[in-house]
Amino acid sequence: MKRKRDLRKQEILQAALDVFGRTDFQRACISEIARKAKISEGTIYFYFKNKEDLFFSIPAQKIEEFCEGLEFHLQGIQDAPGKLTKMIWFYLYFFKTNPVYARILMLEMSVSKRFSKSITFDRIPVFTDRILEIVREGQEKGFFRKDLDGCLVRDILLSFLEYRVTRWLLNEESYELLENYGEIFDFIQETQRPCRQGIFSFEGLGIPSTVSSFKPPQ
Amino acid sequence: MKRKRDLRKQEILQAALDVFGRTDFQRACISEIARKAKISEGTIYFYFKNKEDLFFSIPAQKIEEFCEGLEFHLQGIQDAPGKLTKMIWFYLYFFKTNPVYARILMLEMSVSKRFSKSITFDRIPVFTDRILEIVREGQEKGFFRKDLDGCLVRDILLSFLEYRVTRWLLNEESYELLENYGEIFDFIQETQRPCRQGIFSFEGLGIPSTVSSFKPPQ
Amino acid sequence: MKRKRDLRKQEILQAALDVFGRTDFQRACISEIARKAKISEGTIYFYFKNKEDLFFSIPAQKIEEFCEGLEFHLQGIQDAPGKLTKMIWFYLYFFKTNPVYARILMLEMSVSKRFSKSITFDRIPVFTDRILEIVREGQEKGFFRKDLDGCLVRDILLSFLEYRVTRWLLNEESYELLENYGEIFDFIQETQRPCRQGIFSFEGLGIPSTVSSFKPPQ
Amino acid sequence: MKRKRDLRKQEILQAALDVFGRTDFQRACISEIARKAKISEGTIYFYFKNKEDLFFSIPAQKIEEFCEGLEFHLQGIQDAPGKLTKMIWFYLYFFKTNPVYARILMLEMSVSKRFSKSITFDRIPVFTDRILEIVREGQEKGFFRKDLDGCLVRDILLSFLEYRVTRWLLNEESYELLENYGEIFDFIQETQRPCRQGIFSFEGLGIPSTVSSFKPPQ
DNA sequence: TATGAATGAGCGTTCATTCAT
DNA sequence: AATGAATGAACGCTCATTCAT
Repeated sequence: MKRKRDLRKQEILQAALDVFGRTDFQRACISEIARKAKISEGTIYFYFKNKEDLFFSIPAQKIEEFCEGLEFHLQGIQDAPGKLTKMIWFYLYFFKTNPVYARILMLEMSVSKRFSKSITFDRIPVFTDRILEIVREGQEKGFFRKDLDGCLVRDILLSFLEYRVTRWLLNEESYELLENYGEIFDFIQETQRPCRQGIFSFEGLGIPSTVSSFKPPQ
Repeated sequence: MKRKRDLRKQEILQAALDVFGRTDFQRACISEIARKAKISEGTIYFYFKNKEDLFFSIPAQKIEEFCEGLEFHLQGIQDAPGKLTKMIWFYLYFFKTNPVYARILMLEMSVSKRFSKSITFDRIPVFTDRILEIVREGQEKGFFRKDLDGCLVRDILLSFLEYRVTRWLLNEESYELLENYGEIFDFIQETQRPCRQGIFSFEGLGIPSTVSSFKPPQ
Repeated sequence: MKRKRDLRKQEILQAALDVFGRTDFQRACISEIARKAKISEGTIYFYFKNKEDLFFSIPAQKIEEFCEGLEFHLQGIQDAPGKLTKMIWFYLYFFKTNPVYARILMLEMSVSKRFSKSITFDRIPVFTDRILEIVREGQEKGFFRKDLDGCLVRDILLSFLEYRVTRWLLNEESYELLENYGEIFDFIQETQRPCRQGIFSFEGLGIPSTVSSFKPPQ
Repeated sequence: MKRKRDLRKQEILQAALDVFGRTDFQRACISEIARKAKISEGTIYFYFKNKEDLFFSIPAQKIEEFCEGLEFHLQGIQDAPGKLTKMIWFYLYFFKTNPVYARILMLEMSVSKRFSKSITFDRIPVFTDRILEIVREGQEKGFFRKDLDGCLVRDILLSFLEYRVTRWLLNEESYELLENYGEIFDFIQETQRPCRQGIFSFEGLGIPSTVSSFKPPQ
């Protein structure tokens, strides 16, 4: 009967995703999740330790989905640049098609000390390593600049991807997340001429680019 | 007596910074801020519309501080690479020396839809533009790669800086934020040989690199 | 306005006595106390830290009442036996006329580790010392046996008084608490003949005498 | 298979003693008792009507233990003073060596109206009668004062014993319960000279002597 | 301007008990 | 005999905000 237990757990997690997705952690309430899952409130506490435990358990299922989807899309691609492009595309595509989860992950979990210490966080597999692997492969095969440290490249890519998804969410998903995703790894390629000046920019979209964007006093 | 009013407002904001800095927005409470500021709770509502208004008013004073500090440090530096290095250094240095504000800005405001729509957010001067200006100057003078779009470069720099500060905060400020800050703009420079492979990396510090770090299923 | 504050506190305590008196601590609920006191629930928390604090604050007012009443009744009595008799009478009389408070004190507080560590408990003045004083006075003047330790006598008296009140409460206050109160200090008097065999006993009342009353196995 | 049923019942009662002994009735929970007894929660309800029934069933086994132990220790003692001393010693010794049970009996059951009406309570054998028997025997043989009513003496002894155990428990069992137990029946003996003034007293131990200890206002 | 008492809605969590299997 | 998933009522406590003074 392990099966049944897992099934019930999934039902609760699905209801939780719905409810947590609509508002923030604090405002979401257990009673609504229970109602959505068609069970009593007490039952939730049979499957999860508390509200936070339930919240932090949401990513687990989504991570699997992400990884399966990623490997599916990488099939058959041979060259490193192709793989990296695909990864970037899939990353953005995944969050575009899972905006509710994106909101939870990017605007709540990614910023939570408690999540960064939770079991779920530790169990998050290293998507990172996959990127690093491909970056190094690309460097060895002569596709990418060899003078940039692989880990630095990986971190730049990840931070920029997170940044783009976060901006998109804060702007009510009002524009196309997948626009211009190709330019993202221009910087790891050998210098090309002529440059693609002006192609990639948020400015044309009227989006304030970052929290850190201060205007100096005149 | 406009003077006195502003003074009192600053006192409240200082108390608010203390209190909001210690825990998150929800948990912080007005009564404690009032106690810290040595006024009654009711008085706070004379100076600020509500709790959120008070919260979102905190950055304003800090932004001025940041900008003044930045301009001060940029004095006398002529070349674009020098300026950019200084900016990166100062950005990290500022948050290192203002960790409480860093927490509020990076882990709460930067992720809040309501803040991104608030008056305070709009009044944030474009630090961004300063970076873009220097990047373009560097490209024109031949210091930086010309084939990368200036806005892209700016956004990569900003996202990576935010990323580093955020990681540092989530890891309880347990390591040196200013370590290896120079490598950050390697990527905008022309390819160099020999490469500085391995110098910059979070890995050596045992820091989980990002929320998005998934391990692919084997 | 200190006056008003104290007044309000007393109102809440009165309502609390009513409600806590009816059932036990766990079952009593704040909402009912608030209703009784005609205030909102939140207000209770303005005057008391929490439910337990409110509960443990009840004795304070009653203790004053007790002490004032005691001193009032002791007025004009000169001899130690007369004083002691009066004290015993007043003790029983007080709880007879304050059965609700008696229940709270004897069946809940007197058995609570947390109460025995609470501030209220520490502030309970030493009624004990008054007894000891009178016992010693009676010994010196030759009214009471000199060979019994004063503290022992005091503790025997106190434990027996508590015992009688407790029994009375557990038996639904179904008999007269003040019956035979005089015999209680027979034991401190010099041996008298003829003895008053059989006068004082719970047995005639059909009251199980104590928790510790075991029947030996036949 | 009546045998097996009783065995299982005993296992549950043992687990219940462990759990109820650690905290109070309200806080103790069935699930923990089930875990301790290595059975499921539902099974407990096969053996006991409900939580309270289980709780009130605990003394039965302990009472037998007590009575057997008492009779064992009384063997061979001829004189009434010797028997009474032994009883007092054993009473204190028993609770000293069964502190968990002591807590349940003295701080919870002895104060519960529902227990004083429960079947278990009625089945408690009259330890009382044994004391009364010995007291009267001592009086007839001329060992004890004849002018004190036997029932009064019995009740004084019982209340004082309960009192000492209760104080000891409330003080976290931090001192020696068996200290000075001999003085307890000084009062039933004929007046002796010289007196043993000061030998028995709680004061030297720094123990607050009773809940009822009020200090009179000066 | 400033106070601070009062509000009152809102929600997470517990756990004894049941009952289908 | 035994299980253990499911129930669901019940309640203490918080705290931003208001408003009479």
